[in-house]
Amino acid sequence: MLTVATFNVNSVRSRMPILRKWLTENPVDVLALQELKGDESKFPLQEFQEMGYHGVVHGQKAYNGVAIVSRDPFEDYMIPTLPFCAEGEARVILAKVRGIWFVNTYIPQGQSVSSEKFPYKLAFLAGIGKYLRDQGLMDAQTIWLGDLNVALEDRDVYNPDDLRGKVTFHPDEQKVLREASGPMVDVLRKHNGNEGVYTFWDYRIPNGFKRNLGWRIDYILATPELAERSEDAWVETGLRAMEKPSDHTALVARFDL
DNA sequence: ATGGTTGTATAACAA
Repeated sequence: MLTVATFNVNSVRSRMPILRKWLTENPVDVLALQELKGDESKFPLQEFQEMGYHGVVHGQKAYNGVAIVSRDPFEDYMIPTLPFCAEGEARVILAKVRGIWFVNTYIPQGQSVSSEKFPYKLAFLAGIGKYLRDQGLMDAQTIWLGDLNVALEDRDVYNPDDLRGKVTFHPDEQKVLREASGPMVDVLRKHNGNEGVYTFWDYRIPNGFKRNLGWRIDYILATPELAERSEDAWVETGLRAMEKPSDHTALVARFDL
């Protein structure tokens, strides 16, 4: 059994009460975290160690920041230098656990379609796809997971007709993510095709979570052979209902490995 | 309604 999760925490330090409760009651084997909002020195590694986790961190002061924590020791890890990633932005970390490479990404949000950050986002997604191919990771046991900041289909947003063509729900982003992920399988959608299944609810929409006005923009993507071994996948909706929640919640997948 | 809230860091940004 291998349980894998991804969670955009929107500050790891302010999310530790939720992480402690969740991981104590429902431990996962490998957890990818995004938006740490702090450099390595601010990452609560000791608290994770006390819960039985190893950790690798790529931090940044105030913004971005990604980490992977694992109950099994890491066989390897990597913080790659990527030509398509702006200098100083901590958005990608890889770690190898039980023979599987986990590629944890925090894809740029893009701000708006007219912003210069939008083509940066498209190039970033395409760049990750090229990187996975160039490194041979598409032909290996690989899980690409994280906050991809793209909703792919109408069922992935609360109001597709209003949101279509806007950032995170634009056909150009959907196309480039589909091309970048290529043969990989969206493990949540393998097990749950329902509408109204989201991983992000904007703080700024009044009662957005209670009204389930959300987006499904966090993913666990697995190479086909691995995806065949996935038994279930689900959204940990309860974490979004707790005190001081992140605007995202965790996505989890269980593999028969 | 181009609003709203949250986090970092302590004034604006980013999301």
